[in-house]
Amino acid sequence: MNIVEQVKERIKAEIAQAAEKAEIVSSEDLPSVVLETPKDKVHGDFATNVAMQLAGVAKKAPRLIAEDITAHMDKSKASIEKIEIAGPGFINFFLDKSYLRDIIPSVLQAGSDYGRTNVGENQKVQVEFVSANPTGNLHLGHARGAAVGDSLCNILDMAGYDVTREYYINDAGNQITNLARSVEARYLQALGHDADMPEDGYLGADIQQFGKELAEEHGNRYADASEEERLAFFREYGLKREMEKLKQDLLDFGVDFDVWFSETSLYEDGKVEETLQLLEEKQEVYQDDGAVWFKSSNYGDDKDRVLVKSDNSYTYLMPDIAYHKNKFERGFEKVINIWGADHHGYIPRMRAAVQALGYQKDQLETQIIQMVNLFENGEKVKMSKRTGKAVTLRDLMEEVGIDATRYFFAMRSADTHLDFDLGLAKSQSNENPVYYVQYAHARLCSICRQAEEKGFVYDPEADISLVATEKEYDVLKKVGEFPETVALAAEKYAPHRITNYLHELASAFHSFYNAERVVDSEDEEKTKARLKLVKAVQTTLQNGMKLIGVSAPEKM
RNA sequence: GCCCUAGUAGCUCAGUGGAAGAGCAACAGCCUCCUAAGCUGUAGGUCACAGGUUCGAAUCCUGUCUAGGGCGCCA
Repeated sequence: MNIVEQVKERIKAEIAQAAEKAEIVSSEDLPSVVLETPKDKVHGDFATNVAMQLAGVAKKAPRLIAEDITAHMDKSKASIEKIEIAGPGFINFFLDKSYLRDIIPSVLQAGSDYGRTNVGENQKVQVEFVSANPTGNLHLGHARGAAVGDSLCNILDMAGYDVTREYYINDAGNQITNLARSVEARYLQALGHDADMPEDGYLGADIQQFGKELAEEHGNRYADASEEERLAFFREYGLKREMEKLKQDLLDFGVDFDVWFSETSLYEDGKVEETLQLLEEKQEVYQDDGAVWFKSSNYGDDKDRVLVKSDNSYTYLMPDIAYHKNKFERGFEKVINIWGADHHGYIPRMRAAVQALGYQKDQLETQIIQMVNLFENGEKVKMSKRTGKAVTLRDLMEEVGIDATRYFFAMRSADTHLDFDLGLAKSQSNENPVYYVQYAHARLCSICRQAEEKGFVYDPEADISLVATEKEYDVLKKVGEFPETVALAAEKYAPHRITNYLHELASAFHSFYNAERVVDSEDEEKTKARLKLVKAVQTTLQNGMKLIGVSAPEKM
């Protein structure tokens, strides 16, 4: 437990025993005391609403209850300096803030592990995200999914979960045949033949390029081959090239998957057949109209779903159920899917499938990444992956920058629609909030450089009791909130809580920086003490920025 | 038609039972001083609308309106 939590626990315990002593309620009737941090400093360091909660039980006005409680509290036990009763019955606590100094050594000792907790209890969690079809470039929506998914994984890891990042490769469906035919057409065109693109072909520039390269390398070799040989070749080639590109784009974006899981492998290993058999044994399916249906409506879905079509081929759902079964068989206790908004209607049937297989409903969590609308010059731009008219992840990295892009996507809660104005992102990149946070870090580094130049040597033994101003305490309090912020972000699957936090921490530091000097040749002891504070802030910022995949520059 | 998500400051968005917030834009100040990509202050809100539950609702419930998405033996 960190210092802030310890202090909060002490205050809570004091409140609980004061409520009992004042004979307001018996201990078993006492609701769990909530201690929150008021947004406004005039409401103290911590506040509780316990008096209002007790109003019903005690049949007394909240403010009177608050007075009773505070009269029976032993202030000396919990660093309390002053207590005020305010508003409808809030009890506000003003603390002797010197306890905050203890945060400094705890951060410095933990270093890159500061913020780590064990709320996840080492639970095995699998997060599947991006999983874009390998038929073209990753676009804006995938970029959002990648940024959110990767940040979430980092956060879960720091909160004590055992995380595996996984990408599901849809390499078995019609779209791959379509890809093969598209590559074929581009190849033939590059050779000067008269070849039409398939009706639902992929019109991206990447595939044109493949065609060109193939023509240069192989000439008419595949134009003359049998259709069967030709398609098999283009299928494999297209898939290989698309996957290479995809992996590289994601790696450059800072996203490194642990597992690349092939849909085809499910068929090859007989997993699809096996899963269907299991569902049959469990009597979760039935025959109708020549098709095999899954009784998903038994588990809350609107209607039943086809698994095997009347032409004997599988629907997309079938291998996907097999895939989820496989996930649990690999020992994951919790499976998190991060899907695009266009798949949200799919959630009830997948949840039904997981239950039909005999797993618990809450072992599957699906997070929806809402649509990203692209705006340029104030006008909405229609995007289509099929026609290749889309802003790609690569475009974003080159034009907007990796740090700004990742921060931008991480800072919004994933389940809200997002307007992305490309012109704004590019032209106003200096005003992007990411620079505010990065600038704070660069300033911290600058202070350290200045200190070194002036002959100060970092002293781990420096006396931090000299850290005692209001601004310093504000910064320290923020630093102290980091571990619980990470834990909360993990619990809520909410990476944007981290960017919010980083902005607040940077703000507290900028404010301190403008008010007071760190490096002061006139006061060696104070400088040394403040350098420890600086180091603690730097460590916290770095750890937080790492969570969302943003770099911490030493100079800007 | 049914389902999902959203509607909070001029704009982009946090907050999801407890005292209305941030960034940008606007306005007024702050660099002989560790990076002004910064700081300080001002202004800006019947939290879409109408009911309900509650001591207390932006937050929970019901209904309505608006925007986007989903409802296939496609993936």
